[in-house]
Amino acid sequence: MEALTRKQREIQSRIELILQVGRDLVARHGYRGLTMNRIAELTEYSKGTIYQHFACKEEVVHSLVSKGTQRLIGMLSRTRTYKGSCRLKFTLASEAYFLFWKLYPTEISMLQTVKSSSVTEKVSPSRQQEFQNLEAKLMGEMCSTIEEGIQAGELTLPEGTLVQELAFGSWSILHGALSVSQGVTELSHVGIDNIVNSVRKNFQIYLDGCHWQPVDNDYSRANAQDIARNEIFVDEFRRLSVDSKDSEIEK
Amino acid sequence: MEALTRKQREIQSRIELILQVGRDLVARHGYRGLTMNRIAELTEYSKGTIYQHFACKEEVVHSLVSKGTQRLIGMLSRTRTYKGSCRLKFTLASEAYFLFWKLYPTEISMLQTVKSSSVTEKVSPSRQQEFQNLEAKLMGEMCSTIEEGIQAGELTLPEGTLVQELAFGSWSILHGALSVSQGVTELSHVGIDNIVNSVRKNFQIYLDGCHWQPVDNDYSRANAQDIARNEIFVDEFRRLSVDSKDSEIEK
DNA sequence: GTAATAATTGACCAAACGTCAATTTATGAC
DNA sequence: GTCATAAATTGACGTTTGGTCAATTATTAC
Repeated sequence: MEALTRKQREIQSRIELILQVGRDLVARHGYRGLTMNRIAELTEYSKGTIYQHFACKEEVVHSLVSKGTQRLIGMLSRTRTYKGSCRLKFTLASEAYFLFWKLYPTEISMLQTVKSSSVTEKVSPSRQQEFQNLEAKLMGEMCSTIEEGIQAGELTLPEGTLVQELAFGSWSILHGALSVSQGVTELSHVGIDNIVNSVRKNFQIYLDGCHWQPVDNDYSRANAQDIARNEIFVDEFRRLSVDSKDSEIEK
Repeated sequence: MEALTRKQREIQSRIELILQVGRDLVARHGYRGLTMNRIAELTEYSKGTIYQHFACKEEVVHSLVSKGTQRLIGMLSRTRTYKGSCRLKFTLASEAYFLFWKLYPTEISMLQTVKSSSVTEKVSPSRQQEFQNLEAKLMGEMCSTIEEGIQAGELTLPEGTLVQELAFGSWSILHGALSVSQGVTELSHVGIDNIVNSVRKNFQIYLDGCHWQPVDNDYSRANAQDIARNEIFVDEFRRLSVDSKDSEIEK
């Protein structure tokens, strides 16, 4: 592998710029506010040049979602090195999800969008493949912790069940909330005020159903939140409080 | 309430026709194949008339998804009258989901679409409210069976947890698969061949985690499938096998 | 039968998509 | 440095779809 030429680096940073601008547009004006024309204007490149890199706006959001997923995977993998029971580690992984959800609502909303056929019908198969690989990697992170838990004797795999299936179950519970709430709105219409807390409980119920030791209690859940906040995701939590201060100032 | 005039009935059946044609278009040509122009052509009404009933194509899919959800609710409620343990009833509800999924893949894919911001940003609040009410009703069906189970002493609500939250957990597991698979494609990239069976297992794991008696085993799961097939959803299963025969003939 | 009201139509404009011939810029051989 | 070749960039242009509305047609009430 040679080092990148100046030109190649230029192109790379231009792609970053396009994505940056695209993300901004979605965050400010919603998905419908994202158009190739506007990206061209704001990046100060011509439409043709934008199309050189992305065949359509769907490819732009898709790319943004991939980036977001990579970041989530990074957060997840940081939970794996924590010293403690594997169940605690896995619970920390769920906390990573909740944090990501709060920190990147735009990404969450784009994730929904990317899964809809209006997007999948347009994005190139290779890009979709790339995203599927990321999802597989994410699932792989979860599988690793589950397997470690099995090794440690904290749980046993039910007869005829794969590790992947347990990861999939956990994943489903974590994503259910996103699906119902579209990342922003309330769940009040089904009688639930605090979504994250509900998901937290449901996640533990599922682990209990796996007979994953030690079983859940209020303390262990609060403990996991503390560890996430004070040890693993210190920076992220700082950003979170800074952001909410910002939005207070805006008002 | 007066009976409907001829005109009103005419309008009603026209709306049905529009939805019918819209559904067909999505089923045949995907979401991108659905345009107001084409609906106008195929229904043999002018564009203006179509716009009289639906402000945009997003409203059309939204309406279709509402109809689908109503049908699903109908299927769910039919499981409630079955004589047997409440856990079995609830399991039958999950079977209703699986069946719906197989019978109406188009609706499932549209459900994903409707949840994406490309749609939510355009559909009128009142229509969205209507759909939220349906989701609440669906959740209500699940809540009823859970409550019945609690009454019957099959499970107890964990301290500080609402019935709605358990319904939400179950719902999440059932919808997780839809979210990852977009209703059509395979889950093989995460190492799972038979999605429905995985969800089936995960659903039972969750119920086990609720300590819902009697606990799961292979027999009870197979039993629930039999009951669904041979007693509750006889007609639906017939349609299912007819459909698959059709598609064999096509090939 | 007629006046008032409602429904229907399709021509029309705007917005965004996506293309491509022409032009500019970069590369490399000498 | 120069020139030929290749690559990148541009924005005008054609197309599609969305959405509107004045004019026309049908319906209703009296």
